[in-house]
Amino acid sequence: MNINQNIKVAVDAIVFGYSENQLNVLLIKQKYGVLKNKWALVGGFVKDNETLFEAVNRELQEETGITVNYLEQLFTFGDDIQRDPRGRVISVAYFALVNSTKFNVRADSDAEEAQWFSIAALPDLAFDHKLILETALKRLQNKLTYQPIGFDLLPKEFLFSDLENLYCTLLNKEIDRRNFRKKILSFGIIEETDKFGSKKNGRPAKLFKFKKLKYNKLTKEGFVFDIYFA
Amino acid sequence: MNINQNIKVAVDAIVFGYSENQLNVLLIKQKYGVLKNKWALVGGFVKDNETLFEAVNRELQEETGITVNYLEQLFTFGDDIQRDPRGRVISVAYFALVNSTKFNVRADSDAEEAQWFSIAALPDLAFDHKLILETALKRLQNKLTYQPIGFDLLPKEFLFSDLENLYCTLLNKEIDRRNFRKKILSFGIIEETDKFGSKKNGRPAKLFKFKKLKYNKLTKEGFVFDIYFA
DNA sequence: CCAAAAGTGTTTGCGCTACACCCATGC
DNA sequence: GCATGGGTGTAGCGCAAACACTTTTGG
Repeated sequence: MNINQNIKVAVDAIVFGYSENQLNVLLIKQKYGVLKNKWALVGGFVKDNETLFEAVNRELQEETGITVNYLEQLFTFGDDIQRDPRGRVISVAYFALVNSTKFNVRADSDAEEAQWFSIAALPDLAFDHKLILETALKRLQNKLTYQPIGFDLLPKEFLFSDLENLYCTLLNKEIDRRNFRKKILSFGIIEETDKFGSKKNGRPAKLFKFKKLKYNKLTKEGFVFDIYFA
Repeated sequence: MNINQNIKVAVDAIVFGYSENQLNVLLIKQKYGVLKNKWALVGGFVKDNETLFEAVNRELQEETGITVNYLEQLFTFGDDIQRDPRGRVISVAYFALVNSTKFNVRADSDAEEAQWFSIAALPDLAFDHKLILETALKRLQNKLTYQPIGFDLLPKEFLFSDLENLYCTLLNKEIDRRNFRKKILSFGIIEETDKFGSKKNGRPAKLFKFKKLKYNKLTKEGFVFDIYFA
């Protein structure tokens, strides 16, 4: 191909986790280069013979060893020509969800340091990663209301109160417990188990499961997941 | 930058227009290369010193001379390594809307042939442009229901019946005229003019205008545009 | 017995849905 | 005067919103 172009293509992943009523993001400490010791999203350059999707998965694997529950393309950042001080780089950003309670960050092959940060207390970020993160957060908030992705931030079996808190926390809203429960249960996409989880205090609560297959089936029949708010 | 990467970055635009109750797409006939004489989306390679956004606008200008009413990034296609027979190319696709009635396609500088096609009668498309087009169409259909982008497909002043037909046609739904009108008017984002447009037959109909500024203001105050269907 | 969280029903009001008749114009 | 599309009002019903007390457990 006789096109003369000197633009590099990278992928970045915004990995969200949720624990103790806090939304967290996974960041990596840069070990080399101008931005050494700054924190950045998981990511790196795409190889010539891998798809974008393979590239993100590889980076996630190499840099953190994590397995994500949900992954989708978010946006491609290429409108700031100088977003990377090393040269012209565009970044295809992906948006990932993890049940982070089961996940221990590992310092891996590339031996960078990976760490969870509460989005309430973020460090300075390298490149335009703050912008990317804000974009991802908006997407998360929107998507929560029309797709059942909240479940991907919770353990397989979860308490209703945790689901409720997740929605309250991420959307900054107060929700009526009774109406919320009624609404979610009316969808018929979660199932009561016979197990109980426990908080420190109070009456023990049933554990619930998200029925993904049922959800997929209903979706094909025209069902639309949707949570409104007062 | 000592990264060895041989991936080219292109942009493509899916330009939708609407006339005579038909959704149309703007395509370009390829003049050179393996895909000579095949039809393709407007697009081309990004230059080193221009943003992605500038690149799409430049290509739109160069290849068609068109001015679009709406332009947003759609998706980045890079999961088929062989989507371009000339080598590894990823394409950042954009989604554009035009009031096509006022627009006459011009064969321009690059002297390729530009032409509107009804999406009901598309020719074979080059590359993975069929996939891109389908993605764009879904986005259009979704977005119509929660953002007032239908107006960007109509003239500045339009008939209510045209707006209604646009929704019916693009969403393949039947809509009750009275309820549709009531709903739209209740938003307070369109304005009656004192002019009349005319179809061939029947009683003349008032022309309406979309009040974009009012919409923006309302949006800041929490208003959400939303059209449901039976 | 007290504190803490879980679990549960009913009433009210708003908004979507369904539905049919008259009006203005051109020919 | 007839054909064609434009313009309008209402009644019922379903669903979301608002709202408070009882239950179970641990200490």
